[in-house]
Amino acid sequence: MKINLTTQRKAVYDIILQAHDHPTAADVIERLRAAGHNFAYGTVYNSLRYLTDNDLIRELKLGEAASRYDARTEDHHHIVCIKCGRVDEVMTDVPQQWMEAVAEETGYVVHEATINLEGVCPACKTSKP
Amino acid sequence: MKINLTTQRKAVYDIILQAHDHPTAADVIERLRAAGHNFAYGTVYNSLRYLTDNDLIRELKLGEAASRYDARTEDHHHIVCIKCGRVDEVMTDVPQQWMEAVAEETGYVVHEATINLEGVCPACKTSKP
DNA sequence: ATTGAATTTATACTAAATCTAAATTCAAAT
DNA sequence: ATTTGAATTTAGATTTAGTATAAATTCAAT
Ligand SMILES: [Mn+2]
Ligand SMILES: [Mn+2]
Ligand SMILES: [Zn+2]
Ligand SMILES: [Zn+2]
Repeated sequence: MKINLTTQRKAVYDIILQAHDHPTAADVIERLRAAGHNFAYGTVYNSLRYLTDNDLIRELKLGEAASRYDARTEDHHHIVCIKCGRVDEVMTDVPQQWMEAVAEETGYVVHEATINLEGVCPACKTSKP
Repeated sequence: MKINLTTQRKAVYDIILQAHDHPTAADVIERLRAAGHNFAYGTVYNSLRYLTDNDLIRELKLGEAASRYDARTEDHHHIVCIKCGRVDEVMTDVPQQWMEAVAEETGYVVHEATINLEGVCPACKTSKP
């Protein structure tokens, strides 16, 4: 079906497109308010789901309480700073050979691998305790 | 501090030790009931947290709603069958070289990588649609 | 036996997200 | 232009997973 970008969906999409910090639904609502929009709570969730289902954005589950959203739909992974909570992109892809080893080990047909890393970001490395 | 395995904590631990399916807290409560125990809801959660904090078990966040628990504390990963929901172990470790490439790319000090795979398990591969 | 810290219990509460039913929007058909 | 109906939005209730609280209890050390 053709994609129907209503005012609300477009506004939500724009927030995600402009963000570079993988915002949560709560972040999105906050930024919509700041931009003068005041959509119903559920509409924002519906929009995020709609955009996700239509592959315009991606939903990230990084093991935190709330999902985050990402306008980059290419295959990539994420690393979270354990000091400041910052989330960065990991474009380096896992070796195909490793995926094959997993298929071999488990007997599964492997569809995809979601990789969430943890570490200390450059800024936090050089900051006082 | 010395580990204090109360009756409740021991019973919860035993359930996890005997399970090979990475049960959720709800699964644990169900199995405790079946074993004749009827602990307070919160006690099971407290016990799971206590056991996790003391490295007797591991908490898994596989991107599903509820956490799962695992008696295998060695470093390993998981693969979920998209047909039946089964969760299996992935012992094949990701190449150290890849971790180094990620550190290089992101500038992070990388502490750990959590890898959740998805695919179709051997049983579901050969079953009717 | 007495004390007190740790634990368990029952219950209330929270956070994230979904569901529901009424109100609205909006394009197509008359 | 008006009617129709499907899609969408809205406000609010509901669900799920888990945490917080405060009273009751357990239990080891005095
Ligand atoms: Mn990203
Ligand atoms: Mn495991
Ligand atoms: Zn940081
Ligand atoms: Zn399966």
